[in-house]
Amino acid sequence: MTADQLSLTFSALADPTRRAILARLAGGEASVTELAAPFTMTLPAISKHLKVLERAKLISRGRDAQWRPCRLRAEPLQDAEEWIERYRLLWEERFDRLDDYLSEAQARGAKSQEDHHD
Amino acid sequence: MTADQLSLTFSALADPTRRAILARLAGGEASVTELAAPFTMTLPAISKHLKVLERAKLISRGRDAQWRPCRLRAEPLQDAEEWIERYRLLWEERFDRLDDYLSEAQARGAKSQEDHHD
DNA sequence: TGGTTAGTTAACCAATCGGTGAAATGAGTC
DNA sequence: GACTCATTTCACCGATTGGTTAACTAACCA
Repeated sequence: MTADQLSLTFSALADPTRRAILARLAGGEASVTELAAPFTMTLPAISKHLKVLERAKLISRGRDAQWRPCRLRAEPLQDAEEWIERYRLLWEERFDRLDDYLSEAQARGAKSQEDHHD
Repeated sequence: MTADQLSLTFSALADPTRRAILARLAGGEASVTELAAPFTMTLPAISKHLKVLERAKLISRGRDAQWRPCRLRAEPLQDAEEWIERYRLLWEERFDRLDDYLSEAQARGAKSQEDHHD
């Protein structure tokens, strides 16, 4: 079942190693061994992570002699960000409306109870 | 290996069923059977998805007689969004600086070559 | 040509994931 | 108490994931 793009993006981002790789790449292109350096795991493991990132279109890879430089691709990041923002804002809007309702209700309540003094 | 919060969030978001559930919840609270209605899968499957969302703190659940109403929690969404935005912006900045460099370089080039006419 | 450096592929393993059906729990209703 | 509705737990399944070691490919260097 070839997953949809958004699922590919989020599941690629779900691994801390892959997020660290992307964080590194935000600072500029890097080779596979450069990317692998900070980690204790073996090179094939990193190679697999890079394949996941590539399949998610979060990186693209060039060829420079025996090196395969990786670079970040921001487009899927933007799509993921927009998905999150959309539903987060929808939800926060609800609270704003609720706040409005509550302050109104409180105003009404205060008015109707202003002789109770309890 | 209790995964970090960001990994929990992204892997919860990596499933289209769970994203649809969150999308539904952005419109307001709902019970488990209400959430399950649009899907062909069985109720235990939905129950598992909800547990994943709950563990990721993307939803919280109340109790109303035999119903367990779910509501969206926006905080982890915000954290995830901020992570993405941060690295996306870092990367896009790089292109802006590259653009600056290229236009400067072109300006210099045009100046030094202004007698070539090719 | 042979050696070194960079990276990938293949085969394997344990753990997790996303689903199932069947049984158990929990809370109102007759 | 018995019946029903909402939801969870259990035991299982096949597929995927994240890692390993060992072997392979590809490009440069002497």
